Amino acid sequence: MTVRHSGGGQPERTLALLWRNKQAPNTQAPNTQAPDQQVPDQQVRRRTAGRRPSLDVDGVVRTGIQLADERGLEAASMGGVAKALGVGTMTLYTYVPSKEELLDLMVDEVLAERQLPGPAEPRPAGWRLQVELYSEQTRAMFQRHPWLARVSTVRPPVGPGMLAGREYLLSVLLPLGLSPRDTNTAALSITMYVDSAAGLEAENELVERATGQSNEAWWYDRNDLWETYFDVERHPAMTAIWNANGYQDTVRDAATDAYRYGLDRLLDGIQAQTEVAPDMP
Amino acid sequence: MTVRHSGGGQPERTLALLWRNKQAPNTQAPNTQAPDQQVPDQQVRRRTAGRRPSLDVDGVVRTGIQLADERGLEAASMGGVAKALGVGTMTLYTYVPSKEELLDLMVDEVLAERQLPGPAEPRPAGWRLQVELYSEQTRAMFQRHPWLARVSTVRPPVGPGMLAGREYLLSVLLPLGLSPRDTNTAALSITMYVDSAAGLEAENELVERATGQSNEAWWYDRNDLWETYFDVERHPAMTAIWNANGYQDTVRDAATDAYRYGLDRLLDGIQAQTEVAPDMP
DNA sequence: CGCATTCTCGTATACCCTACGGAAATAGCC
DNA sequence: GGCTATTTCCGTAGGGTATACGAGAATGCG
Repeated sequence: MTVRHSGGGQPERTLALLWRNKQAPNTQAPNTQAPDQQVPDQQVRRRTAGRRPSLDVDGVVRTGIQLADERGLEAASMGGVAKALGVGTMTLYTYVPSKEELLDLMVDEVLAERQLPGPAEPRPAGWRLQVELYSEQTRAMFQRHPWLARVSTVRPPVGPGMLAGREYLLSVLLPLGLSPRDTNTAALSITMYVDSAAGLEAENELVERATGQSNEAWWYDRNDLWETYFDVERHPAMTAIWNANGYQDTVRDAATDAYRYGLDRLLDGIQAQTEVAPDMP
Repeated sequence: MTVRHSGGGQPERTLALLWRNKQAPNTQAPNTQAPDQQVPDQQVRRRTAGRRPSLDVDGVVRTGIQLADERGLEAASMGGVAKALGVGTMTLYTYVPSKEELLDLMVDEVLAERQLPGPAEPRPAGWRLQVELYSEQTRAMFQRHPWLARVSTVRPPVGPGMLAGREYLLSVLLPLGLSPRDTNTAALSITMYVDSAAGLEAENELVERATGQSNEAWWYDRNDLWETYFDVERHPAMTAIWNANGYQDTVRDAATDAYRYGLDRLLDGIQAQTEVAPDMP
């Protein structure tokens, strides 16, 4: 499932774009006297001479997201975004180094949409509910932007959105008293589970939308499988579950159930590693 | 990231291809007298008149897999496979209805490579070891064929390989005594976890291969993140883990640890739902 | 006004999949 | 030995993708 990867091109430029309007204080504090020279060539461009830009990065990124939301990731091609903005394709390259970077920007933007409390902000009581919050926000994000499921998560955009998610989850698990190493590992396994389960749900949506065919209709079309090819002798467990009515009615129900069940069991397992009661911080 | 999906085209033809040489007995048994008429037009083609084929489906599928293994999924294009076989691109369409179907065939072929014991065959003692076997076989499969990580798993190819995997996992969980519904749900959550964790490892490999850059080098290139953009105040938990040396040395180590840790915790959680001891069948 | 600077974008290249339709090869029959 | 039905082979053409290159247009300052 998936697409190209964060450019080896110019990491500094990519970082500057990802953090474009949310500079950390430590860069601003040291030399507020000379604001022009601080990030010399990429962040705050000298507005002296030259043709005025007709777009800005935020607009390009938002258009990409909107197009992908409405008509799929393929619609968010360079040509597609340019047409939606009423400019020539090559004009986009003034604002964004390449397709890859645009995608990174789109991803970090929607990652940042999740409403996760920061360090000193109020949050639900109990670490499990706090993980649930992460899970729900992430699921909602995937539902709003199902194309995310098609974007690889290794080498993610290292922007504010991704960092906020990682920070939140670590801050939730830190009080559990696991070793630092285990805390990090547990956080990774939760992210992995939540992201891929939510991604699967999104992908279902995506495929139904793209093919115009419900999952149920798809299975119905494959009825021959059971009538012609399926061998009961070779598949006794499947047959037993089938006969005991163990299969959900719809693929979506099955996926949702598996999501909740698996997350609950994963958290059960993590909890058993700690001495903390489930409703303690 | 990911790719297209199982064709709404002709499900019967796709099924016949997926099951091409492993027909279930119930189709053969009823009318062995008239072997020609049995699957009239697709499976065993009448070899009467007409030009002799220069290829066969297995060869096409194996070439696709080999190309994808060696040079990435993009190399397994219709043109690429045809060139590797020394025929014109359009010739492939005699053997395979479309790119989608070829991919389905490739996927089911490698799914079937996993060595998972069938119904009456010997297997490890204890359900956790049996799940481990599934996990290890699946991981090895992803390592042999990292391109799998780029193929969507919703609407999978309903061939012998996929069914064998589902059957095995269900047969492992069935003796735990969960409700049929929960047994199925637990199996789905395990598949989901294992597939996506193994997929992530594979994708790491894939990206390192495609970019020629190790993950460590990639992070090194982004050192500016920490020096220029990262705000310690906003990210106390990350900072704490960092200071406590909680981050693994390499991205790969972190992924592998998270894989094992998460799977163990998930199985802990499932086990707690049952009354069966871990080393009982 | 001149001119450095910056943004705009047409063209060209090199891929991808596949609909179409004609050419080539084969088996059986007369 | 041809004739014909059948099957395989595959060139071409059309519609998509990203982006390197370089010419042209707009702007602000001296």
